[in-house]
Amino acid sequence: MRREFKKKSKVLLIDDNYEHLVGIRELLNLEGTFDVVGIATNVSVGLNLIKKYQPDIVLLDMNMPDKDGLQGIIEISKLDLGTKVLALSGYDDADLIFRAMKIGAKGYVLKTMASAQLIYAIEEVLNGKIYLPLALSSRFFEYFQQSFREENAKQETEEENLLSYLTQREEEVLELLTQGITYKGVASKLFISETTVKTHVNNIFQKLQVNDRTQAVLYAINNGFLSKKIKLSA
Amino acid sequence: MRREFKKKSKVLLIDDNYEHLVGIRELLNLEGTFDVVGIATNVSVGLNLIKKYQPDIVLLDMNMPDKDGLQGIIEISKLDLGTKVLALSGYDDADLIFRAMKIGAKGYVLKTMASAQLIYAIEEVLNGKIYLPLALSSRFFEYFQQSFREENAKQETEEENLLSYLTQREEEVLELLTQGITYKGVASKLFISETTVKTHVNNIFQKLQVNDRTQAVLYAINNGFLSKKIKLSA
DNA sequence: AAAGATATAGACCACATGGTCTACAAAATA
DNA sequence: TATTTTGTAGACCATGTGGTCTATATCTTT
Repeated sequence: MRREFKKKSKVLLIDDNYEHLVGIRELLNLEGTFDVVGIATNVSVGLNLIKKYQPDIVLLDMNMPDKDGLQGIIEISKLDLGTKVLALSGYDDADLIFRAMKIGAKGYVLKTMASAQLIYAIEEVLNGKIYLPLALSSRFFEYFQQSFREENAKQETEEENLLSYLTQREEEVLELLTQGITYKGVASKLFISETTVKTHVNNIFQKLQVNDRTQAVLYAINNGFLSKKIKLSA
Repeated sequence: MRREFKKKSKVLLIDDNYEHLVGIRELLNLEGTFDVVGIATNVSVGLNLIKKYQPDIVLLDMNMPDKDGLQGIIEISKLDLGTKVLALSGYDDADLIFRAMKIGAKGYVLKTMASAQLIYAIEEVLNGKIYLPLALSSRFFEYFQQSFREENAKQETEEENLLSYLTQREEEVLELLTQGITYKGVASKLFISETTVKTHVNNIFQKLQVNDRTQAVLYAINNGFLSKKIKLSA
């Protein structure tokens, strides 16, 4: 794509392994389309270099001693310079990949991967895309689905325990309670008397085995009472 | 991998477009390693066929009129037969991809993709992997990161608005309130008089601009009062 | 030293909330 | 048809909750 006419992209490297650091710099220099504007063996120094040189992309090692890589991503994004972060790691740890992507890494590449793949990843990220190699995205999704499975399993068991005993009307009342509405308010919203509301509320307490509205609301929230509706959209 | 000695994998197709349905069946039959045990043009019929033939994998169209694809995935997994679901769709809608993967689809393939890619996706899923083409995983991650960015932005602004005005002691009191503890209980936990608790609570109400404990608790929960601690781990 | 913020706490009052008991009509179920 | 469940509602009472005002001791900040 006529890259010869384009300005070289500024790259910054952060890795506590100096050998590796120099190796990548050589690789990128040989490639010719990148300008390695700085290298650092820890996050603190790296942050200063980023402020100074404003690179387009930072290759950030995830497995470093003191300030770890995740914290690094957060601090880089806090600088608010639009710097893209490509995470580098020696391990395909699902949790680490998940958390890195969650806090905004534009990609995640293993150090063991072929250099061509690294170059490709950098280019994709520079073009505004998010790049996660198939092997890693696969890991990511296993972890991702696992976390939801657990969440659902938990909710389903507890849901069947207590919330499912509520009648429709009681659910309506509880829903209004979870909005912080007073008995009088509930009564007028449902066109019933305040006494009736109290009766329902008392029955709800019995069924949920709680003593007051606050506990009932907390129970409802913690056991997916509301999330039924929001669940799929978020 | 010596597939000629292996039993053919049982595949079931669900798509409201009959032409497409037959097309895929032909494709898979030609391939020779698959056994298309059934086809259906809607989810209800599909579910019955799944119960009867117990396929290894179901190719499920996401864009169907009545019961939509997402609901289909949920119901298939409820059968608890270990059936894998590969989602098919005409559009690379980020929200749909996200939701499908969230509820447990093992993959998502566009109808416009080359048939070789479909075959590959099926094989990967049959081998227990999750397969999302690069183009779609890219879409997924944009959406994924976007949702967290919004969540963080929302929390940070509102947090600074009201919750940050609370003093330390007030935060302690509020935290106990979010556990559904009564004033008397809070008093004894903090070794102060009930009156003092009331004073704190009243100040909290003022600062959070709410009228009662339930609303205060709801405000606290919705504005990341508790999530500060759990944030990065989940 | 003075001013402000914070944590403490009492008094008084109005009203909301929760507990218990009874009662009745409609609907669902046995 | 008889029984149970559900939704409705009244009465009565105890206690929890919230509003307002005042007051004091610390601790910070100016």
